[in-house]
Amino acid sequence: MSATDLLSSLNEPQRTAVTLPNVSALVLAGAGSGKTRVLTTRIAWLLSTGQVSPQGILAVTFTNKAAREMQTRLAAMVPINTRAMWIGTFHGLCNRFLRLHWREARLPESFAILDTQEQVALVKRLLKAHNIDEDKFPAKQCAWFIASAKEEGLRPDAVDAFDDYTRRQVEIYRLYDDACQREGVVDFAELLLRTFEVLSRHDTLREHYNARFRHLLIDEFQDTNTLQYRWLRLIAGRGSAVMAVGDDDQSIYAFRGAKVANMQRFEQDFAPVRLIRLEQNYRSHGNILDAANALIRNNTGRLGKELWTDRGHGEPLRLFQGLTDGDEAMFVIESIKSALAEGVPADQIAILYRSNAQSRLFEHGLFNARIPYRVYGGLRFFERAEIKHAMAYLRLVANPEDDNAFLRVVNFPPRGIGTKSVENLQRLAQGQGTSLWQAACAGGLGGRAQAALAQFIAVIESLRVALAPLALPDAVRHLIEASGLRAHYIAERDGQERIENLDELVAAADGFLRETGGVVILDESASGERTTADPINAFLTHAALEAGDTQAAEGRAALQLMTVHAAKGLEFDYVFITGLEEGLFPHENAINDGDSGLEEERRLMYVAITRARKRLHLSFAQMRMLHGQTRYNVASRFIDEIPPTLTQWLSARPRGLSAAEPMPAWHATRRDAREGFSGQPSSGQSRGSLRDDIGFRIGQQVHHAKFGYGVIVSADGSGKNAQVEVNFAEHGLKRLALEYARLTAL
DNA sequence: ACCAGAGCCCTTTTT
DNA sequence: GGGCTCTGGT
Repeated sequence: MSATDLLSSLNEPQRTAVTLPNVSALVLAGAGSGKTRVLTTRIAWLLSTGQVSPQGILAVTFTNKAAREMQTRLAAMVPINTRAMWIGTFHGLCNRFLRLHWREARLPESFAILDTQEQVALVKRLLKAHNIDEDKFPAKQCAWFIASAKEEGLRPDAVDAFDDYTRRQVEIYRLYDDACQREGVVDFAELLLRTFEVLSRHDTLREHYNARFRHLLIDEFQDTNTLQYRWLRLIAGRGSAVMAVGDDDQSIYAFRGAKVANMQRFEQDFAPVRLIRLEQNYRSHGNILDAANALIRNNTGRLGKELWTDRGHGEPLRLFQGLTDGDEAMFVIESIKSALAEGVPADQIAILYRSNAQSRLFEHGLFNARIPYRVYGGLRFFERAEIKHAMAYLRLVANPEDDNAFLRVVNFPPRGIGTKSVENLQRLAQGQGTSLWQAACAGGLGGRAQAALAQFIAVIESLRVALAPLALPDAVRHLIEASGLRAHYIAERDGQERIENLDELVAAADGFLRETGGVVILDESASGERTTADPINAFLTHAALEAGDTQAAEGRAALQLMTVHAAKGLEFDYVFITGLEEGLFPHENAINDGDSGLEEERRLMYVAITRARKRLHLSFAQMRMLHGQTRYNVASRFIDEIPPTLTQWLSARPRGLSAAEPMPAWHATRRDAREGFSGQPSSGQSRGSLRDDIGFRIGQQVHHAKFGYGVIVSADGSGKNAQVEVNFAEHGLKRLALEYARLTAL
């Protein structure tokens, strides 16, 4: 594609961004405004106009998916091998750096990467070994503490510890770091921190990369954490141009350390910075964008941005209030049925929710309606136990010092090395300051246990010999047999699925081999000289860094179910945002976090709304079973924040919502109202009869001449004896006889 | 070594 | 309510 062709289909601000001279820029890219297009076209433009060579570009994303997409699109625009380019995730690129500079990083050449599970397992082991009370210091929390510290760029000595508890956690952090160093393993945050440290300590290395990367491009900049930002500052040279692309309104990862403030800091630290706004949206109808704009205006401290489209208003947003979560699910599924009947493709419909637990009801309903669906979230391929076992064998072959891998398979499949033997071995290794493998080889246990250990050692040794000449997929296939994994799962009653997964692992190895052509390029010089990685190591890295999809894609088009977080970056014709209730969305924990928590929830809602192209449904239920308890909820404030002119109620419009009249008092104090409902209702057993008898239901909003507005929370008796309990906003809980109370249903 | 039942957690998540 | 992990019994 010629340089002018590249620009032909861009709008004005997009073109400005793409053709910017050698200066740093902050691109505020609204949802659906074509930011990936700008990023890739920018790179293609720089290359095809000869402003930079492929070696001079560094492009960073957060997910492998985004990195892959960028590479694919770029490859379609310019005739170069994008595989050798430094395009990847923060972690992927740091891994690359450390594989190239393992000596400077003081790592073994074939260091292994710990995923989160393994990190927790390692902490747990250390807690046990040092007799630290696991009730007081849960491994998970310690691992989180360590990861957070690293993401702030802090080693144990640099962490401020003003109390005993924190000091103890820092101690654990230190033990953890030592163990990782001893075993030659690196966790996710360590990839970044270690790279950062190597770059800051080795001036020549830093200057080399500073001079090399003329153009740095960062995607989803609002999601960068402190360490990532500092890393960026370090790797960008004085003469380098940094293009940061992001959307402060779509920052939804503060909970894992993302700092939106990096966007403001960027303007100072990389000054002079060109600021470019991409506000034209190519995705959604006008009403949907207007709703999103109106909602997000309630947030403070925004950089400011207003989405617009030239595609017309489209239809109003559809609102639905259900009595129960079941009713809400029924509404969603009925709407989906008619959409499917109209010919909307199933994979163009998405059900979004705030938390994973909400998927159950929808799954149930979809299953009964025989609508194929796909749920995102849950265990991913490389996180499955059987896959981890197989990979642990592979890791031990590559690096026997890897205690994590050793412990995972030393007695799996069982070979008579019980908990006691392992404990003894661990004590021995700790005493001698060696790895478990070394301790086992030294033969310190003696007796029956040592004989079993010797057998295990022999398995690994013979694997090392056997795998050496084999191509990767054959190596994996051989290992599954020779380790006894397959035999073990064949003997197990429910082992069939696990065997299928192990076969799938062979397929994954095969796919990996074909994708890379057997050569994993770590770096390529301008003259075409390549540094490559060992295939087995590369596959292990691939497994750790690209854990694979949550689920293998189903063959046919399926309805999409996911959390709002998981939906970020995706788009669908029809979107259902469900569970829009105070306490659920916005989540009560976020509400308790104060304004910043609430504003992040609002951005989450903003992300959810902007996923929809054509039709958007917002729904909630008055009554919902959550954590085994019935809760009474009121509509989310986010529904109020959408102008009524953009919406249409498909159910009865709840009192006080989206109405021209002033909001009734009970609605204004919804939080108190909800708290008042936390008592158990006497049950739902009379719900059916109640409804049939008089048209009142549990959860029904009612008006009483004297007590004002309230909600029915329980009922008993029937006919003349029917009594209801009503929680009134201003007068609290009252028990009323239906015959006399003259309640008005709203 | 293995299973069943108790106990525990429960917002969002990529690498 | 449900799914996972740990424990204690056989």
